[in-house]
Amino acid sequence: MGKKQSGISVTVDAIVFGYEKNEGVSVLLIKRKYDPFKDNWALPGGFVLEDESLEEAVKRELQEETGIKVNYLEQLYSFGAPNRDPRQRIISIAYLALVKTALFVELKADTDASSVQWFNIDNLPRLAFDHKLILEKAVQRVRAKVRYEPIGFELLDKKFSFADLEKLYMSLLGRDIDRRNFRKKMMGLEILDELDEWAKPEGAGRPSKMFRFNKTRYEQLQQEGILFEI
Amino acid sequence: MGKKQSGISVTVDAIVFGYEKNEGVSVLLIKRKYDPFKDNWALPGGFVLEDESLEEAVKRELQEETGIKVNYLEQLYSFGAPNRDPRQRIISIAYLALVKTALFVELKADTDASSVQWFNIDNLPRLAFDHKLILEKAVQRVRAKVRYEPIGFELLDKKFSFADLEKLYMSLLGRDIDRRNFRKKMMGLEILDELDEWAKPEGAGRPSKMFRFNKTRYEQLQQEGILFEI
DNA sequence: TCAAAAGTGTTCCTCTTACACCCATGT
DNA sequence: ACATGGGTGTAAGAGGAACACTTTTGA
Repeated sequence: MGKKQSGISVTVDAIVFGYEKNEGVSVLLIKRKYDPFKDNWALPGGFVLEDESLEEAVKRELQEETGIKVNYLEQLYSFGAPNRDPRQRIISIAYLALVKTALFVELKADTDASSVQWFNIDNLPRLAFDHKLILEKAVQRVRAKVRYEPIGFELLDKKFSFADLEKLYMSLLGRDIDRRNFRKKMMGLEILDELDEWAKPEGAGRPSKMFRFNKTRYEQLQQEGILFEI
Repeated sequence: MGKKQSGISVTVDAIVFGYEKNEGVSVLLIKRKYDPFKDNWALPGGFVLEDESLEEAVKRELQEETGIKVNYLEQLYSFGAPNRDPRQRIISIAYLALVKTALFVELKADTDASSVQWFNIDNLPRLAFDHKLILEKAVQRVRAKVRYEPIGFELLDKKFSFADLEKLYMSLLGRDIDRRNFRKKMMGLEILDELDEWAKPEGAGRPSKMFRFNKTRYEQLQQEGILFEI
């Protein structure tokens, strides 16, 4: 059976999402240094080493190619169509990652990447391989999941205003949200700590109170069978 | 990079669920003919060939090992912990399959399997490798998904009574369902065709009307943004 | 004092839940 | 006639959606 599949290799790819108030949701892409698809944009990723787990492989590749460290990582889907890579049979396990304060992360290009850049998910370049398909699946997943799991907080700073949270949800869900209803629902979940701190005013307007996501509390509630849902 | 991961192989595993009125939900397992885990029960599956897609690999292995053909197949998750197989690094992509009328499928053992058998998911044997973990994930997925996608019908005969459907849902969700509310909700979705046919009576009791799942109608409604939810 | 953004309550309506009796058949 | 399972309606409560004014600050 070694013979039957000697040519199959395994890679991991990462779809890293970030969020900025005035930018919306962006994804991290690298420009390929080598053929195939030289100079095209692609998802960061690479071969899995023999003694590392899949998650370790994703983190290592992200570190090598972009210098980024993520705190939320979730397996998305595996892609294995026979001709998805023109060189050889490659099966890729895609991971979805979320990072805080996207645009302030220091990006470094390296190894297989000649540059690294954030792209707004509504304004993507042409992508190498089947990465468009993978990215679409990732966007779907985030949009669906943000409604029933508190992953939105992984995209915001530790401290955030209610307006920030609301804008993030509007950006992800692609529709307007009623401020009052949203606040009611979110506060009703009792997973936000209200801080004794106000946002620094930018221009006019009443300063907003800052909040923090209470993960411990969320896990408690989850165990009691109380559902997060927006 | 060929060197780095020359030892990694790719397999697919299938979690095949079936349902019988008096049995509940069962999963299809095979008894391993060879070491490691000789004579232990395991999920059917095997190596992916170089020129077949992952789905094709699952279908082929199921055919070879159990003689079964499935009509619903969905990728579940990929398992790749470095030591999940004692022989070598193996990454396995698990697929969830549903079949109709579980106990009437003719099972044949073959290739790597000395026997094939259905096991009720509440009464499982010890499993080889990390297959217990995989199976748990599959059960989770089915239980969650049955609530927001009409996959339950894949486990029933084409024609079924409302009582059958209700029992299936109770079995999957693990709790009682109010007959009247359930019927109201399900009928409200307008995805069931009421047939001019009654179940053959078994013993006493009023015969039940038969229904059929209207997949076309479901897909229409889905496109109109109408959600299935139980 | 005006413009800009934050904060707050109430009403209506829909959907969910709880609940009990009649109907058709076999024995 | 009775036992067994199938089929149906209603009322109360909870949760979601729609909606507008007041407060605090900077300019």
